[in-house]
Amino acid sequence: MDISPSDLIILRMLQENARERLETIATETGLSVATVQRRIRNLKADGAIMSENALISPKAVGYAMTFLVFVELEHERIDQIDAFRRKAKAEAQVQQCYYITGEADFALIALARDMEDYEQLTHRLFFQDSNVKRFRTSVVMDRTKVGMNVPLG
Amino acid sequence: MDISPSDLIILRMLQENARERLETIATETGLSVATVQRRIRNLKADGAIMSENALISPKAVGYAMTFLVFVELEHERIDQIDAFRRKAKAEAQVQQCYYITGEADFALIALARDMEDYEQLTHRLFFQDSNVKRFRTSVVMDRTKVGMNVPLG
DNA sequence: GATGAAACCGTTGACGC
DNA sequence: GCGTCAACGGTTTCATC
Repeated sequence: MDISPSDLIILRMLQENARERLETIATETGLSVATVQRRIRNLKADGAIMSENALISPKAVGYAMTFLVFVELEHERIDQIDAFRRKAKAEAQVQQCYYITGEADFALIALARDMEDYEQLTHRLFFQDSNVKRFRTSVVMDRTKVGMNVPLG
Repeated sequence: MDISPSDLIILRMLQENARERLETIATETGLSVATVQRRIRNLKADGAIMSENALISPKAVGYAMTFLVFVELEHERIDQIDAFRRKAKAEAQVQQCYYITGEADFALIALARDMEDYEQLTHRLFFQDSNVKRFRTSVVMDRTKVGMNVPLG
């Protein structure tokens, strides 16, 4: 998969705004509208553009709190790791799940309506799971930077 | 700002796919296409829909590595915290920045092309900054769950 | 395989109810 | 609040190079 300089411009513009007009992109890249469209189709087919999503404000729908949680498993065995991975993935309130090196095995970004809601989440994810040795919670006071943006050009 | 059950359906569908057809949403919600369109406009105006973005594969553009970094500042003073916040925000390779409670002050999700690239980032962000007392890096082995999805109904 | 033109489909905004 | 319609942008197809 090779990405040309004009592809980078296309990706940058669509990352910023998925509804960017093709004509604007064409002007910016010096390509024709038809070519821009084909490039976008190819970038999607190649998996460079994975999806196009609306970014929803958690607060607007009642998720006022964000947590960063570190999880240590009892045994670092593939089956245990996979089992926890699946569980975290299935939980809607777990926004992101990272399998990491270092003291902890996993880091999670989780959303909750309030503290009680978070406590219930910890019961589902950690207390009811004998694989989980311990977990530590950091409350997120401010999400200074959000999104999944990738540096492009 | 009140969110009706049909608004939740709209948000859920657009979060999944920003290009979901209005007609499909109308069928799913039992609303007319025109109403769906108005709801979406209102949800954007209210800030419930913050933006629509293409999700780019970091690997496709050469960012093969992800890091989770904890940063401790020398003094937990507002001006120092704000200064670091701004710096992290301005750095394209910092995908997310969280101001958190607990041992560390900040947690960052950062992208790098390779280890050398990451090392350079640490120089820009941490070593050149006398505000930064220390930082710890976890390498992300697997991004099990990505995105900024919010639980919706 | 890449390009441009044209027909088709979906979205947007204005108008009227 | 609701639907209708015209204008606009996006998508597909096709002819051409």
